[in-house]
Amino acid sequence: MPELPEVETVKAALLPLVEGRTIQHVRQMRSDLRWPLPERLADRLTGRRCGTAYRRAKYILIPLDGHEVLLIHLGMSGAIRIYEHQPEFAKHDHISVQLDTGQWFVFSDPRRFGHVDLISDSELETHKLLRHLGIEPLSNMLSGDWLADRLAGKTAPIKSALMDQRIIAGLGNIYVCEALFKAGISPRRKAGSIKAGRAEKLVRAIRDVLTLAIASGGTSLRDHVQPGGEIGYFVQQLSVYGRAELPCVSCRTPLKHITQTGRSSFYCPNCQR
DNA sequence: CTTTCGTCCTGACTGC
DNA sequence: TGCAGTCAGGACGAAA
Repeated sequence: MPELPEVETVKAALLPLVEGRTIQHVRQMRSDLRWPLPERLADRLTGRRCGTAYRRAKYILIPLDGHEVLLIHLGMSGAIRIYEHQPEFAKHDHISVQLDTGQWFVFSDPRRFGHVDLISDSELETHKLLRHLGIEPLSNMLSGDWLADRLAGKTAPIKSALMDQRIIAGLGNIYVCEALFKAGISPRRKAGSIKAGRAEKLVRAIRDVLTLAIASGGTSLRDHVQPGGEIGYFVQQLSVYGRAELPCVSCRTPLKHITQTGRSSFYCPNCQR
């Protein structure tokens, strides 16, 4: 589920829930997710007042009083659900948080590739999960020239370069495939061969795909703020992802599926060069 | 330095 | 119906 648009959607749902609220109760069901959870996490969260939640790359960050920040990464299978009252415990629920409104949010993650951490403000720049992150794709920093510059000399395929969170932070497998399709660029092309013109087109495609995905996530969010409902999922008209052998939406050529650096890539061999 | 590969987990699905 | 094998939207850290 969680690439940038999905994380953004989850953050958007969490923000009004937690902003200005005090954490009243925390249930922690295990001591580790991907990595060991912070010592005494539940104790340390209880009684803390939440600030304005925000997103960085695929991380959700909730500032707390006392100069600390709650960091949440959903991994591959993580989800956050919101409840009006204390929910029944469900399998794979790992951390449940009750606010002073009586509402709850629950972090659930079957594969446990996700992570939750409590860090100090001063660690925002230096934390091992945050310090190497590249730029936000929806920020003004991303431009065709900037991207072409960062890709210059790279022999890795453009698909892999766009998956690299140290360059652009927040893209994942689906949206990289979709953006490359929209830009007419083959995932197999060497990253270093993307010069100004193509880079400009690619940047526009990345922005368009993400913006559209966030918008549709936002639209469907309404149905999912109901108690017990799940928030944050992707509703996206996918052009290529998961569509191997199906005809290209543009030229009807059968789409191809290949593996690059261990991940699936889908593309149109005719439209993408 | 860059790039690939193994790894952490569970669950859904496919094919025999 | 059961069971083995494969694959999954992530990303670190070791190795080449």
